[in-house]
Amino acid sequence: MSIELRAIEAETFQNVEGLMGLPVFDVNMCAEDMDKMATNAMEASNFLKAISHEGRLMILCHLASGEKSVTELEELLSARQAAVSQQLSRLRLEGLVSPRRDGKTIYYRLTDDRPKKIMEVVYDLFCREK
Amino acid sequence: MSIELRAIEAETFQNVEGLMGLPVFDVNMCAEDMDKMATNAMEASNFLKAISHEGRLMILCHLASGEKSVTELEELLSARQAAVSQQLSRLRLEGLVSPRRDGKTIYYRLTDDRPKKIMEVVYDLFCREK
DNA sequence: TGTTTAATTCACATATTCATATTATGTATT
DNA sequence: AATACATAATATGAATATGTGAATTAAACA
Repeated sequence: MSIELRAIEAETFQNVEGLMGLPVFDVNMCAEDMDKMATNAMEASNFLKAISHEGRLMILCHLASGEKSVTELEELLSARQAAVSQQLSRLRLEGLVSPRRDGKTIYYRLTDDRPKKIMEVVYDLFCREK
Repeated sequence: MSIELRAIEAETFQNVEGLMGLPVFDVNMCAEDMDKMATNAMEASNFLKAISHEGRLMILCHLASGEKSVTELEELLSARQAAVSQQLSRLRLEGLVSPRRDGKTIYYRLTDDRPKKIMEVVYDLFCREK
């Protein structure tokens, strides 16, 4: 997309009705919605910080296709065990992943679909349209 | 949502067809898609780092409703001018916002709708369902 | 030209994040 | 119990990020 086209689009975007009922951030966003955003900005930015690490992003990405053990993740990421463990620890504290012990090994899975929702958009932005 | 319900949901999610044609991160995600993700993981994580700062997130949020001058943002965020300027600088380098000078004042706007796409989801996750 | 306003940049201090190494804990096997 | 193995927790230092105040650039105007 050319610079000019993007500029025109930015100047002229209208109140497109949000798909799936999502709010649309545009000229018609009300002060009330802005307040909600400000109130939750810290929580949201903590969440985004948690997933903005390349290693953690890839962990979430792999977990999206199902449970993985720490060792499996270690191989998938070509990373040291300690590093993977620490990254999982951060994700665990943030509530994004949940552990399940089965014998010696511990399996991790996504706690809910929040990471997936973000990653679908990230995938769309960075892996699809280029 | 209860812990139990989330656990069940995570265990049982199936190949839901992606809305809007977005890829779905699930058990059927292929190795090819995973490669794309790995290739672009650094770029994606840089983007996420850029928007994961509370101040920068709020700047993008305010710009979503239209152009704002640095001074206006300074007031909206209750932050010092130097701080806002540096946050804008980071967003500018990342290509997320674009400046336009009009006399003494400089107005910023979103370069494209990438930040909006992410923020719609973030809004949905942190401001709506609670 | 000198002054004022707006914005950026710089230098510094502080805080956060990260990788590595080390130690600890839990589980299975003998 | 003793051992081996997998994972977790902690401590340290290096690298990065952030806010602050001072200096700098840029435009408008008397």
